[in-house]
Amino acid sequence: MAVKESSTNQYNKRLVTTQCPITFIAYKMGNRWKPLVIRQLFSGTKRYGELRKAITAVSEKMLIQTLRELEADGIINRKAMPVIPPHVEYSLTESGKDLEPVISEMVKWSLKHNRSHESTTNC
Amino acid sequence: MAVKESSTNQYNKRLVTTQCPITFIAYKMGNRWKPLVIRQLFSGTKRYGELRKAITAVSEKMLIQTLRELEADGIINRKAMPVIPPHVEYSLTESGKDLEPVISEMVKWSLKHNRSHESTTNC
DNA sequence: TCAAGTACCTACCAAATAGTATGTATCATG
DNA sequence: CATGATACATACTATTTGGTAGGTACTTGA
Repeated sequence: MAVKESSTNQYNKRLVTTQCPITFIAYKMGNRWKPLVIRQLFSGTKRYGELRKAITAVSEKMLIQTLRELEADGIINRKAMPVIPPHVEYSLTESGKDLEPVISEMVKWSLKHNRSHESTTNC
Repeated sequence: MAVKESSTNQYNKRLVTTQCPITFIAYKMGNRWKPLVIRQLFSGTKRYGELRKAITAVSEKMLIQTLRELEADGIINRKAMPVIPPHVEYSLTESGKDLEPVISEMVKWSLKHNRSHESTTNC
């Protein structure tokens, strides 16, 4: 929050994400918690609380932040049921589902090049 | 540089990279300049100076840092010829070349989901 | 002796990202 | 009236990442 649009940092970020398709997608799904959330949603719609429980190490602030960014980027849908207590469901959009082949190749590479992942295919 | 190993930040970083294959590879090739460098090397061995000229926006510090990290991760090879003036060649390792299908899928996704990349397939 | 070419390195500062702690809203239930 | 459940929000701090500016080494050639 509170990004300084005029910084060289932001300028370069815009440059690489607009000119390089690899960097473009990398910035959309490649930070700390996004892959974990996406992975969870591949197995279907999940409630906020379910995501929290599934991804034990994430803090509420980071989870919400991650969800907001994924939503803004059109990768996930947020569906709030106006009931008490609140009920919110997250699911992948078409763009999100389209990540499947990308992720599949990423997992393949990791399994091939890192032994510790041989046993744990899930996040 | 000067990472604080005991921080929650580092702990979580280790956690996600060791437990999630997506995050594992994302951290290896998904920061600002790595994709640009990798892309350059897909078209063959390049000298340090050539990379600098090809990736105009990168500073020498960031380019070197990026190259060092890619080398440490076994994605690129560094071959120094002990001549004056110095001559150093960078090329992809087998692991690096194995990134090709991953990157291919990433580019596909980006082209599908972002119009501005339709014209510029290169970085 | 001074500049040029090549591939770096280092100190320092700016900016962004991640984490901690605490607070909010609403209604049902005891 | 206090507590619990659910899904957040906000302020603040810690940590990391990125950028700027300048310097190094070695040899050739003017």
